[in-house]
Amino acid sequence: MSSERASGAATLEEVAAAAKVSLATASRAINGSARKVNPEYRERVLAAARTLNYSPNLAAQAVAKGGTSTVALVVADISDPYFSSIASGVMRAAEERGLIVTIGSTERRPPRETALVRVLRGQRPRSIILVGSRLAAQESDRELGDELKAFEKAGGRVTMVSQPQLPFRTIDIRNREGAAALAAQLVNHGYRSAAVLTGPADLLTARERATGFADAFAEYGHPIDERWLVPGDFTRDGGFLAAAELRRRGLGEVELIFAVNDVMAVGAMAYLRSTGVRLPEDVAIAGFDDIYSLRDITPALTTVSLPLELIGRKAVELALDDDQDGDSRVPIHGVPVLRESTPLLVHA
Amino acid sequence: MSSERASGAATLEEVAAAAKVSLATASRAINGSARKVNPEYRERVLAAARTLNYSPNLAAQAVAKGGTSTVALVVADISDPYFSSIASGVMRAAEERGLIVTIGSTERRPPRETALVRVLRGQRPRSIILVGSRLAAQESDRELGDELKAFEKAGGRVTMVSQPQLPFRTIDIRNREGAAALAAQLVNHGYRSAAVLTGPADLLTARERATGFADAFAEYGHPIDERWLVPGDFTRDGGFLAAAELRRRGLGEVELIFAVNDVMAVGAMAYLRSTGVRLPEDVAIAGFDDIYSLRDITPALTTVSLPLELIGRKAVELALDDDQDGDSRVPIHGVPVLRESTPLLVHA
DNA sequence: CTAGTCCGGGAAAGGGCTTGCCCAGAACGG
DNA sequence: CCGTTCTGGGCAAGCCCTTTCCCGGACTAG
Repeated sequence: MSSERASGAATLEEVAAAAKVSLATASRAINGSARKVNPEYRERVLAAARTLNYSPNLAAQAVAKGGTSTVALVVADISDPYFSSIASGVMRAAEERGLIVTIGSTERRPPRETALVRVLRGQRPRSIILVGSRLAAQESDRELGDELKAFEKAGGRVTMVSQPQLPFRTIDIRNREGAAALAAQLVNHGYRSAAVLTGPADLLTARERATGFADAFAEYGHPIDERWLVPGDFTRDGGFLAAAELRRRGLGEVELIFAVNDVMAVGAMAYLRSTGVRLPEDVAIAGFDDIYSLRDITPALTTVSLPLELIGRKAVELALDDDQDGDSRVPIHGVPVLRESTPLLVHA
Repeated sequence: MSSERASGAATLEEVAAAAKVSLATASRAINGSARKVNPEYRERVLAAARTLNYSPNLAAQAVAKGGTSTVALVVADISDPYFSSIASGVMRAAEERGLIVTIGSTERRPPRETALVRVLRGQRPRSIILVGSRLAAQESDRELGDELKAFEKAGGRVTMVSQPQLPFRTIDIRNREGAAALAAQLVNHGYRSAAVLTGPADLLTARERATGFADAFAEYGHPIDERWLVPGDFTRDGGFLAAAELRRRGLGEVELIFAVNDVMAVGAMAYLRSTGVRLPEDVAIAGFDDIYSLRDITPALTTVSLPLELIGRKAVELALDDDQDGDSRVPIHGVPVLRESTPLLVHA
C-alpha cells in the first residue's frame, strides 16, 4: 500500500522525505524553534505529518534536548479524595504549561516512596512533587533525601507538599494552626472536653493536627486526658476502629471528637451510629480537610477547610517557576468551618 | 572536586569509566540482558553506579529499545472517586509489572480526549487506557478513532473502559443490566413509581443506566412518565440541580428516585433535605457505582456495586496480556445492593 | 595435542530527534 | 554595481542508551 511501515510509528525522517525537505527543516516546522521556516515548506511538512499520522517521539526529543516536559507526582493513595483533589490541581496546572504528569502511589507505605522516586527520577522529569504521606524521622529518610538530592543535583526540582522537615521547596500546610483555630472556635461554642482520633503516631501531618488541636484546647483551659487520644490509621477504617477503641475507654464525658481528617471522622461517625450514639446530640464531631465529596453527609461535618486543588496548583508553580530559591516555602492556611456536627453547646 | 558534571545526571558512560569497564558491560550489568557479566565486573559497575548516584535515563532507553514501559491513562476527572478508584487499580497493576503510569484528565470535556491522546501517544506508551467519559456518536469520535487507530498501527494498544461502541479492547461495564437488576429488586421491594436523574443526555454510560432502569421498571408494570426523567450533569451538583428540577415538576407521586451515579444521588439528597424532604420516609433514593467514600452517608445508599479497583486492574491486564485479540471485551457486572435509602415499601 | 565450542568483553552501529554550523541566495546600502 | 548583512535550508554531530558482531581466551572432546 502506502509507504507506511508495517509496525512502529512514522518517524520525522519519513515525514521529511514525504515533504521533500530535510530532516532539520521538518523538525523546525513541526516542533517550532527559534528559526523560521518558509511557510510553503512548513505547510508541506505539516501536511505530510498529517497524512502519515506522525506523532513526535517524546523520548527521542527528551534525549536530544536533554530534558523532558514531564512532572512526576508521588501520592500515598490516589483513591483517597485528599490526594486525588491535590492531584487534580497538579494535573490542571501542569496541563496549562504543556506538561505531562506521571503519577506514583506509595500505597501508604513510606519506604516505597524512595523506590518510587528512584524509578521516576529515570524519567528526568522537570520536577518531582511529593505529597505528604511521610513519617517523622525515619531511617528511610536518609535514603530518600539522598535520592532527592541527587535528582536536584542533576538539575531536577523537588517540591514537597506538607512535609516541611526536608530541605526542599515546600507547600507548607499549617496543620497546627488550622487545628488550633478549630479548637478555639469549638471552645467558643461551649465545648469543654474533647477526644482526638490522632491517626498514626508517626505520621507528621496527623501528629501536627492532633497536637495543634490538643494544645490549643488545653490552652483554653481544657486539657485533654491522654486516654482520649486514640491513634489509628489515617483512613475511614482507621476512624471506625479508633472510635470503637474510644468507646471502650469510656465515652461518657466526651462532648466532642476531633478526627485528624475527614475520612476518619466519617468512619468514626459510622461506628458511633452503629452503636446507637446520636450525632450530634450525644457527641459532636469534627474533621480536617473539608473533602468535597463529603460535604453532604449528615450531620454536615465541621472541619478545617483546605484548598486542595489550589495546593496542587501551587505545587507545580513552586516546582517550575524560576524566581524561587531551593527551599522556599509557601504557607497554606486552613480555615475552620463549623457545621451541624458541632452545634452550639449550652451547658446546664 | 569529583568527576561529577556540574549539571545533568551521571551517564552510563561515566559509570563505565569509573568502573573501568566498557559501556556495553556497564549496560549489561545494570539493566540486565540475556548475557551474563562477570560477577566481579558487575560488582564494580554497581558500586560505581551507587557512588555516582546513577539513574538510567528512561528516555534514552526508550529510544534505544524502541519502546517504553509506560501506560497512559485518560480519565474524565481524577478527583471524582469513580475515576480515582479505577486509577488506583490501574496503578497497582501497572506497578506490579514495573510500569510507570502517566495520567491525563479531560476535565469532562470529551473533545479534549483527542488532544490528550495525541500528546500521550508521543510517549509511545505500551497502552493507552481510556476510561469512559465519552459521549454517544460525536464528530470528535472520528478524530479520536483515527488517533487511536494510528496508535495501534504503530504497535500500541488501546483499552477502553465502558465504551464498547469503539472497536478496541474494552472492559464492558454492563450498565443496562446492572440498572435493570436494581430496578427488579426495587420493584420487589414494593416500589411502583420512580423518577430517574438521567445525567447528561449524550453521555453513554449515563444513558445506559437510565434506560436500563426505566425499561426494566416499565417491564415490571410501572412505566415511568417522561416528566420524571430529569437530565443534569454527572456530578454532585448535577444531582442537586436535577433534584430541584424534579421537585419543580411535582414530586408528590414519586416513591423512588434513581440517580445514575452515587455522587448525583448524594447531590439530590442534599437538595431534598434542604427543602425538608425526609429520606427515606418521604422518598427513597438509589444510586449507581457504590463509591467507597460514600458508604457511610445516611441513610445508607442503595446502589449498584461496581468493583472499581478491579476494573482498573483488568484494564491493564487486557491492555498488556498477549492472549487477547484486538477487540475482545471483558464484561463486568454490577450487583445491586439494597440499603436503608430504599426501605421495604408497604402499600396501604 | 589439536580442532571445535563457549563464554563474555568491547567496539561500533544504530534509534529518533535537536541544533550548531556552513553556505547559497535574497535584500539592502552606498 | 559591488560588498554586506540577513534569511533560512541542509548537513552532520551529538544526546544516552541497547544490541549486534567480532574476537580472544578458556574449555571440552576426540
